[in-house]
Amino acid sequence: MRDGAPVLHRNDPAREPLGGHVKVTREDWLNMARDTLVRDGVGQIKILTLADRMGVSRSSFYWYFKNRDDLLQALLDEWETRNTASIANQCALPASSISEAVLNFFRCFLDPSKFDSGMDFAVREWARRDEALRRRVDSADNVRLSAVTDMFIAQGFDPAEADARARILYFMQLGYHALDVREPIAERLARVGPYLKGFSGQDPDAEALASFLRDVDALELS
Amino acid sequence: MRDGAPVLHRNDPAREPLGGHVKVTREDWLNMARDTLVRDGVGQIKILTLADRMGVSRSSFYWYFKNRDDLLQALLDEWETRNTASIANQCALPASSISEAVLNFFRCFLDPSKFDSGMDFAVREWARRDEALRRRVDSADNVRLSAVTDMFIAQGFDPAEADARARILYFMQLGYHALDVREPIAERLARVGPYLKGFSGQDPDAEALASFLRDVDALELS
DNA sequence: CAGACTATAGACACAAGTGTCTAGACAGGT
DNA sequence: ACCTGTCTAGACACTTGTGTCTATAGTCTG
Repeated sequence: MRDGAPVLHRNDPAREPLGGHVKVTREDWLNMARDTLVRDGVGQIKILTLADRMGVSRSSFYWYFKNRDDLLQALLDEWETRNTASIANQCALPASSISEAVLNFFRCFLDPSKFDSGMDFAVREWARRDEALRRRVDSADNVRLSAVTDMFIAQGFDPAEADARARILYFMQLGYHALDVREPIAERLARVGPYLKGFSGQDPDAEALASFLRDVDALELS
Repeated sequence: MRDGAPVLHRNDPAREPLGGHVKVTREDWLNMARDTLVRDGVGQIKILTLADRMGVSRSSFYWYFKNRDDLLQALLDEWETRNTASIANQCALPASSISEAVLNFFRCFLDPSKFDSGMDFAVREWARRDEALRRRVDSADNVRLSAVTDMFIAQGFDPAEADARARILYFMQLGYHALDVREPIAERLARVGPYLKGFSGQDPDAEALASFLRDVDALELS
């Protein structure tokens, strides 16, 4: 999705063509704004700039949105109903070993359609300057941590250990994205085994690991 | 330090009084800017705003700095020579167990004079939009990760395991700060034992843990 | 084909920010 | 007492952004 310019409604031939006098849709404004949010932060979401990039006048914006804040709220609502659900789903998948469970968790972060880390961190950055949003982010984190903790408990860990291991796993994973770590794929994959041992305290389940690596290969090809 | 308004030169009685016609110093501008950077991000460092907050005219700024960018570079130079060194130092301290070593690492993040996490993340956020800065941040991370890896190696871990455990520890710790996790002190301290086990794969060294908790208590009182 | 309705353009007023230039206030040395 | 160098204030020109208002171009409907 975010591999270049954001997709405008009028640029997508799969969509019904824009009828009448219409140049852009409300969705186009949202796409453009989301893109800017991730790349440059909330502060850089300027109606003027978005309009220029779409080749349309600023006035058009005020047809679809009440004002700038109205647009920002729309972006947040979208975020809130997305990333968290994916993590909870992946953690709830059946798994025959803790390795397989942790790898299911990892799969979230491999697939941009499941978890959009750019968006997640853009929202967190925004939340640093907005106390109300901050509370929404906190509650999302709590939901996610509970899901990960339950995943460890389902694999037979006692609650106190599950709690600590869930936090290590979740914070490490998000720390990784927060720092925007860029390492070669091969290097990264070589670490999966040792990570599994670190996270679970047990030797990795070779079969689950092999299956995971196959999935990664498949994703690389696409 | 950053527990309220930043200290202006003229507000600090320990400093020699400002002679002549002088109202603020270059250092005052830097303090005010650093404070804004941490609280609101680079984008919010406005000469106009800083001047207003100090009760001085904008023109004064151009006496001390060539332009806005000159100020920003000064802030970065300061950051670069600070946070990283502390982590390296703490990791190099002698330790009689892996627990003690990991706890030494933790001590960095307890003491704002050793590691200023607000500044660290403000700089990272900035780096997301500045490729040159991004490279400076990456190399800082590499230096820090090496220090943590060496710490595990010094405690007898083999290099591959040390590498994975160092990354889990470092990314988890920074993820924790990146997410700006706020949990009650008691709750947090109760997790130190389980964390130690998770990070090291060994039961925690009770004596080292007790000593760590005493240090925390002492810090709380001050 | 005359409205009506929708979406856009362009002009206006306003606010907040940068950087430059000129004048002047203040202490210190001579 | 008078320059001199240092720092600050205020005015000016420019840029970029918001939000509002009016006009108008295009479609669709009766």
